[in-house]
Amino acid sequence: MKNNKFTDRQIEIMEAATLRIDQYGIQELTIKNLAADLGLSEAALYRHFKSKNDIMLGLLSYFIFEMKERIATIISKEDNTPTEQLKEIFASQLKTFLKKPAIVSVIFSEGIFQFNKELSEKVSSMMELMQTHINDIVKKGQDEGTYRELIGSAIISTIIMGSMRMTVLKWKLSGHKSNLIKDGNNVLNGLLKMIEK
Amino acid sequence: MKNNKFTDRQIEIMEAATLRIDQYGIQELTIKNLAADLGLSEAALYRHFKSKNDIMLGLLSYFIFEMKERIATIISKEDNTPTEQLKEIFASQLKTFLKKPAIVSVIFSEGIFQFNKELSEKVSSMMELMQTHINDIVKKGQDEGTYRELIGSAIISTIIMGSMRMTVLKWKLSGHKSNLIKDGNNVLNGLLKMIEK
DNA sequence: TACCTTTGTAAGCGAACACTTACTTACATT
DNA sequence: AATGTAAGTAAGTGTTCGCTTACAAAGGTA
Repeated sequence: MKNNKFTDRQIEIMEAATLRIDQYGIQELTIKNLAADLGLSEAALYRHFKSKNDIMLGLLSYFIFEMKERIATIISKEDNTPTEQLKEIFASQLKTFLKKPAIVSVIFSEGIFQFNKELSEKVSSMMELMQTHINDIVKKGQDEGTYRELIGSAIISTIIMGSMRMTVLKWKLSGHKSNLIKDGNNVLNGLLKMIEK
Repeated sequence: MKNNKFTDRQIEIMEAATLRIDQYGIQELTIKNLAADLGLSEAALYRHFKSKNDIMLGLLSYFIFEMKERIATIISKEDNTPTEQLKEIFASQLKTFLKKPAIVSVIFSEGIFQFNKELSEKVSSMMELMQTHINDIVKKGQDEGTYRELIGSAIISTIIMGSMRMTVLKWKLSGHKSNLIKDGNNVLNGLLKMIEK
């Protein structure tokens, strides 16, 4: 299961970064802090990553790699209904967020990364990938006659993505106090009721 | 129309800050840059605001003040249908974003502000205010029998807010190239088709 | 033993940051 | 004319940032 693009030490560093972002926010992710968390010198980090930016890129790559695998597995089960697939995708996403809340901080930081091409493109492409999958599933549901066709699948996907994102944002703003899984299910079920015939 | 909580010079400074955020992103808003934009010394800015944070708080206050006025006007037209009210609220919001895109940068930066209590609470409370209004309108629509009742108004408001937010985010990520008003209308109309009986 | 690679460190680099101090100028009030 | 205040400036302050340099220790390989 290990993504062997990274050494053990690199993964240690990325996980410490993840933890720090989660606990103190992205602005507290400095080389000094990170080194202290790991009990290493600052210079030691530069043995494993060539820049701070590389650490964050690594983080994102790592998560995107995992996400692609998870989604691909779900999509490949072709005998599942669109509704089942949507439910599985979101359950899987939410569970991941719950396990690694730091990822949410990173994903919700497009605003910070807008000046950093590599990072912002990585976040954007991840969002696009997700939306493409959802769009395909919705379209399939419409073609099969399960979902209503009075609204285009692109708009429906935007609505689905936005709703789930808002649910995650609320969870984040609540300091992870709200029940992400329950709220996410409620919203998705609401959406499904709306689009099912 | 002037919000007399602020002096002329303060408004000049806040507008220069808005312009800078809009053009180069929030990370390029430094006292040095801002002073240069205005043709002033850095120290001069501190004659008008006690800190950089205060400048951003001012920005937000100014926008929230305007927003509350706009929304209140729309809400007060009680003979309008819920659908008309929702359409008006969003048209008004999107038009404001279009005119002052910097506000979007600020609102989408909760991630950066999570460590800054004053700023993050201001953004959060603005979101909550918006959602409360939408919830009231949806509930009214349900009570009147215009909207379906198979989903609670709270969940519907989350879906509406999230969908519009996603539309704005896409506009931002496109570099303000996409048609915000058109896309926003499409999404809202889609949502309305879904919830109307 | 001699050498190389890996992985670490202490010390410090230049740049950027928000902010301050001591002083000046313009102008309205008395 | 004397005085007080608002609004400006040049030249810093201390701190933090990401990152580099020069060197050391450990372990494998010839």
